[in-house]
Amino acid sequence: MDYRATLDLPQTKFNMKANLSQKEPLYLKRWEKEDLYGQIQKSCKDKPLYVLHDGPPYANGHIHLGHALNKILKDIILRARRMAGFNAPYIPGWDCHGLPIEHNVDKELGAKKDQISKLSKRGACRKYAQKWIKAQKEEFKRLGVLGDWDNPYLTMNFPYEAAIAREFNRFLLSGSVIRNKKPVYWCSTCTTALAEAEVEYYDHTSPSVYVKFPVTEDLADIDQALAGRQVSIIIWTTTPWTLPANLAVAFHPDFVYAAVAVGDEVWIMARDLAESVLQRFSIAEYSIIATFSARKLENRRCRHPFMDRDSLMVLADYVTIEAGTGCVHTAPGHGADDYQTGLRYGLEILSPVDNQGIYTAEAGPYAGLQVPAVNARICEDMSKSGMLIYKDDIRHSYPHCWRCKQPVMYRATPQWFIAMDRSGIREKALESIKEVQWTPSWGMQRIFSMVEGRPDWCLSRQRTWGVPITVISCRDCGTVVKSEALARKIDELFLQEGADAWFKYEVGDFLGQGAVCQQCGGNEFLKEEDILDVWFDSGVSHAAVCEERPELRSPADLYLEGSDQHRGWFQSSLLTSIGTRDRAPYQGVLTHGYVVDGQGKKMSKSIGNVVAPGEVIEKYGAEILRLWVASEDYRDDVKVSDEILRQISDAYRKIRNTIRYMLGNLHDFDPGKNCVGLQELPDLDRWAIARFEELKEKVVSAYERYEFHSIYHSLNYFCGMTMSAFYLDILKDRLYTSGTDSHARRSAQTALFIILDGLIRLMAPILSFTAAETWEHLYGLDPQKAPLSASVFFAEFPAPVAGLLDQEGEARWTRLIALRSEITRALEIARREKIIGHPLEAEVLLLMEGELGDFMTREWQTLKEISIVSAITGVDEFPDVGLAPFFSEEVQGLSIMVRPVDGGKCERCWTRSATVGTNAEHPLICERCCTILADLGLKAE
RNA sequence: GGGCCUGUAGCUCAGCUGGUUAGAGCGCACGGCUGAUAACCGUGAGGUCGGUGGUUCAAGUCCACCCAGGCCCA
Repeated sequence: MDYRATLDLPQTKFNMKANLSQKEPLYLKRWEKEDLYGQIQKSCKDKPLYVLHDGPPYANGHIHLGHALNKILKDIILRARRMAGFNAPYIPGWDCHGLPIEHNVDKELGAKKDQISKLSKRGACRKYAQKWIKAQKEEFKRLGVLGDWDNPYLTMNFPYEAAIAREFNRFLLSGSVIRNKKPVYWCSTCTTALAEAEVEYYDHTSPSVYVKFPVTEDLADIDQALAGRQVSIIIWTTTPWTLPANLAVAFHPDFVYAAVAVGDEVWIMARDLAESVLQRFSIAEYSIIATFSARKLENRRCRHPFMDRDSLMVLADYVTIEAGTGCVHTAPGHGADDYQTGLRYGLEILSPVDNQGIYTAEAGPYAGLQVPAVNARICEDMSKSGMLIYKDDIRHSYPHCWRCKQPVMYRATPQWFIAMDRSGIREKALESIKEVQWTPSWGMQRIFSMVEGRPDWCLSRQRTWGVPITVISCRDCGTVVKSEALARKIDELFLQEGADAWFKYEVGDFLGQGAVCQQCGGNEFLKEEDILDVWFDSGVSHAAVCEERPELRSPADLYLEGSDQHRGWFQSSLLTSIGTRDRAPYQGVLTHGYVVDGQGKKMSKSIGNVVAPGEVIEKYGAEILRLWVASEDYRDDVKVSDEILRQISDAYRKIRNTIRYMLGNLHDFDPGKNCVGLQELPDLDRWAIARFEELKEKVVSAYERYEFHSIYHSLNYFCGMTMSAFYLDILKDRLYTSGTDSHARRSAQTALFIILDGLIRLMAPILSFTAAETWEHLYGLDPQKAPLSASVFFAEFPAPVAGLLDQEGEARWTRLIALRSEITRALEIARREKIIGHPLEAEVLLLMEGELGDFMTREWQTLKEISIVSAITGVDEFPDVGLAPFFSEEVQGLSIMVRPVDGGKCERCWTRSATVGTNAEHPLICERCCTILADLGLKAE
């Protein structure tokens, strides 16, 4: 007789090989076609709302792994929230305006870029952004990220552009928008401002000059040696043309400065530079008559070498000892550092140069001269007046215009700012930061100190592709028109035609006929030409999206981006919300680290360590990428390498095989008919369900705390250890041999069913594709025809079940498992010695002392079952059969001897038993199997 | 150069307020099974906890400095 046919072996069509890269697209296609996202949202519209507001990626280029990490994290959180009973919509967005796009469009346009109109350029930029949104959308969808992809928010959509202008106008009307000068890179050849990204550095020869700034007051209080001396500060500069704009001299707060006597003069410079500087001047005769800290100089005054005014002595920590004299010429209108220093000391932002590089009247004697050609003239004059000590040439790296390749300058021009302290924005922002839940917690400190120390927010950009700064001012007196009516008009036009309207229409179209200036009565007005910083665009998404979309709300529950956004979007969102609504736009902020390579180095094209998401998906599947995201502790930087991905892939296979095996053993199980009540389950099965309960609790709470890597580990351990290596291995005998409809088998299946059903739900937020596939197999759903509403995505996390195993039961199992692990150790030794092969060939003799013996008297049967051996026998002493016993170190008073068991191998259940051969009808099988066959009504043929 | 953060076995992670021989899974090595089979089971070997110095009876855990790496500034 073929006894194999009387067994219930696992059967399943669930493939061992996942074939993810081929199968994922099929699932995605159906989910999209039947609008899985829409269906889910419909089904949960009455549940409590959870809003994760998407930070918009920039619509330029293909997505990289950083994007994938970010979107997958969001997707995992949202899916987990849905399964925890929430309505969790996802509206993805894109950041569309800005320089990089304009830049690339300029490149594509080539020479044409200067001929076309502003509106055509904007049209081309819009098209360019659209192209990349389309590409990125497909790439995001491929990751399995579920959301309203057909209705994303774009910062260039008309309603969004209108919202940007609306929010700007709120700031304007509230009085926190101010106009100030700030230095920017300026090309006087092209007469245009340049962004950082538009300057290129080349070597350039500049004059290198050392200039005296005479000190008029007596410095005797610093050092008596200076009493009555004629003292000068010696500065060094390579841009003499900025001297007319000099307003200060900066010293390093921590350097020691020296007063050097040269002839009858005293020169001040950094002590450590004095020797080399004087050597350069070819001055051999000098003596240091005093040294002192720069702090003693702060806020004193010296005389400008040729302008009729004083310069302030200030401290600045960017002053270097690498070059110059340690005394830095400071012109707040002509340098980034100088500007910051100027702000700190309340200096004027003086920049007496017009847009063609010609000195204005403010430059005094030099008005009308061209910069930087004027350098020679200035040096000549200073030489005559004795203020120039030394002049030389220097070759150094200097910024040049990317278009005309000419050297550029820093020039202060009027810009629009949001004032941080006028209406208490900074203060209120700092207060609200403390109310937000920051994950990890150090995020609070980080953004707090950034907001605390940041300057006013410069909103203006001298570019084309963006939302205009909607300011109209009087041509005659410059007064800014601030009116609700104007704001409404702008809103109206922008809603209909987008921000292009600003460039399309005349001032009169916005102001209406006959408008006059409230200040001077003038009737001619100017439209601002600059556009807004793109951080303002995305910063108002809480207003443009969360408040506008009916399915969302503001403040959002969570913002989730990389840690660079503490300076970026988290801050711009916070400031725009505080400025107009007096509260933060989010209740929680979660940050993740950056994706780095296997060594922890950042990815860069030049190093060649970049891993593209597409390659990973192609090779392993999006599911592996998702599992990778879950496996890493994203609060730190996230490493990726082939080794790591291989590891994730191995872990996936283990999980998949475990699931597959469970499915295989449930092929004939109908939960409606075959379930065994929890109270009737054998102890082992209750133990297994208790372990699953433990997992459930851990996983559900880890989702709540956004600690996905611990879910990954828990899932691995549960599938690999608890299930595969222990429970499932033990269950084989019961599942295969006890008879299809036996209580023993149905019990095991009940446990398997409960566990598998729950396991699929727990892993679904991460392993979405596999969860969907498994669910179909478990419930016999046709992958193409069964309604999506029956899919795992409409299920929730399994509810907690209590009372499976009391404390005593848990303790009992802990002990049994410890004993089993000692037995397997002994079996392994026996296997090495070729005494046995498979554990079922073994009889295990246990010698136990004291209470342990009593425990065994009660539990030997369970121990035999879980050890998967043919016999366990308690003995008082080991028989003398030439075998060495194993003395346990882990379990006190236990020693174990393993010997081949007596009796033949049952052809059916493979257990060795003395009863094999005793039944005449079935001479090849054991008594237990004979009984089962009889129960099944099977007769030997 | 400054601010914030990170550094535990080959890999991914645990190690709470300092306290016995630093844990897990995977990988690896070796062995078994052939009724989860391009599966499954078992055993084992892997760490001077980035480095140095300090506090302490006692430090992976506290302090200082240094090194490496990341983000944001300059």
